[in-house]
Amino acid sequence: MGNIVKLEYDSEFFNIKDTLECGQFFRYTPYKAGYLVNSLSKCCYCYQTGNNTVIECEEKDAFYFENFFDVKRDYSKIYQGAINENVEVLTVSATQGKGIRLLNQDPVETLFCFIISQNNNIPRIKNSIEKLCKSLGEKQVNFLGEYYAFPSIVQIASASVEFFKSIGLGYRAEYVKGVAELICSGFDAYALSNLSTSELKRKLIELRGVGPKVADCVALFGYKKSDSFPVDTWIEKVYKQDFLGTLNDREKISKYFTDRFKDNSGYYQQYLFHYKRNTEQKEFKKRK
DNA sequence: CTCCAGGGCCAGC
DNA sequence: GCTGGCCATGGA
Repeated sequence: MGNIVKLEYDSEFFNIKDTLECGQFFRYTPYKAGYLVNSLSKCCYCYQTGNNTVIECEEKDAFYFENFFDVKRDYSKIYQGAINENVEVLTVSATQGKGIRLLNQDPVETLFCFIISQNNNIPRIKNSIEKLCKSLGEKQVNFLGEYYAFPSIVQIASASVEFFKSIGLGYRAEYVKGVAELICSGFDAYALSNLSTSELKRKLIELRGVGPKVADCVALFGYKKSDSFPVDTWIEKVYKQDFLGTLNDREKISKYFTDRFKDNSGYYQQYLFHYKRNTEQKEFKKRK
């Protein structure tokens, strides 16, 4: 095992809890005072202490996680841009979600995770992905202990539809199997990063099981296309309740936001999603 | 029991 | 091009 490094950042624009729990990512588990974070075959330990956010990982993975957590980007500008829009719900969302960062995730891992996400809830999605890794991925060991890598495309493609159903994927099982086989037979998902956002989404939607919303998520979270604005049930609520929008077609709602927020769309979307989902769940708990 | 979750596919207009 | 029904699953 290699040396262990401790990377420290000011937590004002890097809150580890909000960054992990804002729905862009599923492979994290509570650990000690923070979280274990898995991406591809790597694992790190993240926690907050005082005004600092700390990442502990093996030295050879330091560059990977610095990029993963997007540490080079100045989020104060994004935050200020959101405030300057002068929209009340966006101001409140950005203020509460000031520490959210967009993670730089692997495109293929993101693709499978968000195919699984459709018409599903976050706890179930997390659970299914964890089972996928534990049963198909390679076992890894580092200073944090044993864990499992995200399975390779060959490992996914060689599993059966029945297996995917057995880990709770339901009707999404056939989508996962089909996309895995397609990638195995030559569909180069990594080559798509050179495309424009709209061309990328068009290509992704050709995959069976990928519609406009999943394509938006994969474009944003996997291909860093920040001029994407995924519209799910929570964002639709924000649109109707807080932006007083009247459109019903989610693709049109998405276009409404990207026309308005341009290259900051994806960042603002995360502020809004996180805010809406959190406040509704708090309201629900209060009633109990 | 019904309704819902980071929706997509398909048939029928 | 648009709409409604259907698709598994588990928690509330």
